[in-house]
Amino acid sequence: VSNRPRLSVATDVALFTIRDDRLAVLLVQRRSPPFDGAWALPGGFVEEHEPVAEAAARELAEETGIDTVDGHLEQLRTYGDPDRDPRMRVVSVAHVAVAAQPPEPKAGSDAAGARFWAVDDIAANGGPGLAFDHSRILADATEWIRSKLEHTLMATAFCRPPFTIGELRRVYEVVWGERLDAGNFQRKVTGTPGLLVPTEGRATAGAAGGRPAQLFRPGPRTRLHPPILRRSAVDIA
Amino acid sequence: VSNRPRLSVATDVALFTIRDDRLAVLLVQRRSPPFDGAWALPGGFVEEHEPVAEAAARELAEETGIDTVDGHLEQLRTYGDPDRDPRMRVVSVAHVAVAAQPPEPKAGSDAAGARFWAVDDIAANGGPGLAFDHSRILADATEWIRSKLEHTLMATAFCRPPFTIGELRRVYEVVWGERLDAGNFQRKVTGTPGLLVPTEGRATAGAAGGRPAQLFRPGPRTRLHPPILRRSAVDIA
DNA sequence: GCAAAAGTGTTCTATGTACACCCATGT
DNA sequence: ACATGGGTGTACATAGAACACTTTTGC
Repeated sequence: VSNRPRLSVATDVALFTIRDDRLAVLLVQRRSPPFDGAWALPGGFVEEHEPVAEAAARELAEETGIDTVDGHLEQLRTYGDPDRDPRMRVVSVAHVAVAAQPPEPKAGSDAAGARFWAVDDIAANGGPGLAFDHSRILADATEWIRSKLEHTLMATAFCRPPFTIGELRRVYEVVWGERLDAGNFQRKVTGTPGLLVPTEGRATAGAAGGRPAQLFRPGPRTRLHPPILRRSAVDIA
Repeated sequence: VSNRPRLSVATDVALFTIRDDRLAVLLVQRRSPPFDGAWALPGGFVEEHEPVAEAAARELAEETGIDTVDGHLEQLRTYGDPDRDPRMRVVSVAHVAVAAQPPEPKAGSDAAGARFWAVDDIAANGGPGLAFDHSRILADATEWIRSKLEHTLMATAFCRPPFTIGELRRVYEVVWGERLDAGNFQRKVTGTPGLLVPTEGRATAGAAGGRPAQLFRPGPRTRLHPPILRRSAVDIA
């Protein structure tokens, strides 16, 4: 029980939200080598007696000032390539989190900055290259959240309750980058009982007018049967 | 970079195969505390400079004598509860593997035994209780493999090529525990090109006769569009 | 001939999509 | 009045399930 190899275990978190009608992820700017000045997913080392998910939430709060108490935090997968950190062996358990309307991030003492980046801008020309293998992690996390919307109502995590079905539909449209038929979407999410529970009152109409919508909160069920499939996923067939 | 907490990182492997028309998983019997005499998933500690997946394959071979060179080995998820091992903090990266027709397992020096157990018998009365949190891991692994068959042709990993479509269908029926319509299944897996490539020759008819079937090998594509859904999954709707 | 498995054809039903249409509000 | 988003109704196309039916083998 004594001479077992002992490795560093870390967590990285991809915290998604929607900013200016675009899917965005929270990044921190490093201010020490390696990758000094580069942007990276927030994260850090797991303490000796700390649950892994708790470490993810703690590091997120320390480095960006954003709490995930209300948001979802789920494990994505573990990245264990021996060379992924040039300094030493670090096995990282990556997580995905979602926040509805997070406050402005504040860079912690270790970081030179912290801000949300539109996911599409990160890989694009002029976007920041990410440190370590975080480009890979972010790509996996993005595909994960897109796919998750197909089978669950996790989209509600992007909305502060109470919310309207129109707001929920806009989450899908932003995350997937495609338009959905409003009427059909309405039926799909209201069809299975327990997904959404109606709330007293109605939303006020937008600046452009329109009929005030029914307000909802997330219900006890989250699984979508049948799933709502992306066009892009269907097209592969 | 120096005083980072260092934890033990382990892997556990759920190696599935089909024995006697039942879904079976490979277990080893412990012969030292804790859980002395109990059955557990094969696994062990990740070495300092070793990729995680490699550690899983190595430990599997050391403890059971079964190589996974031909079979699939994929990461499932990571279990990091601080109390999951009573001795010390161990974070375990669980994997799922599939073997077509593995040789008889041979218990390694650390183990009192190694054998395949029908998955249904493990949780049942008279079945062995599993050590650590391996019941949970096995439950997750079982659901994972069942769900994987819906969206991919991973079922081919249970068959030694060349195989017939009937053999492939029997994999689905055993893993899911439900009957599938032979004709519809045939069309589903042959409908998308690239999933299965026909091979020279035909299978010999079984003892009970029957028309000899076309032989196939796994093709370059593995994704099923549209998916083949279980009844049990549909029923939840 | 009979049983059994492979493979094809066909019908029926369910479900998703597209789109028309009314409702309720702001300007 | 008109634009805008909410919500409902409906017709059409399509995909999957159920099942009949032919083919090819062993006994």
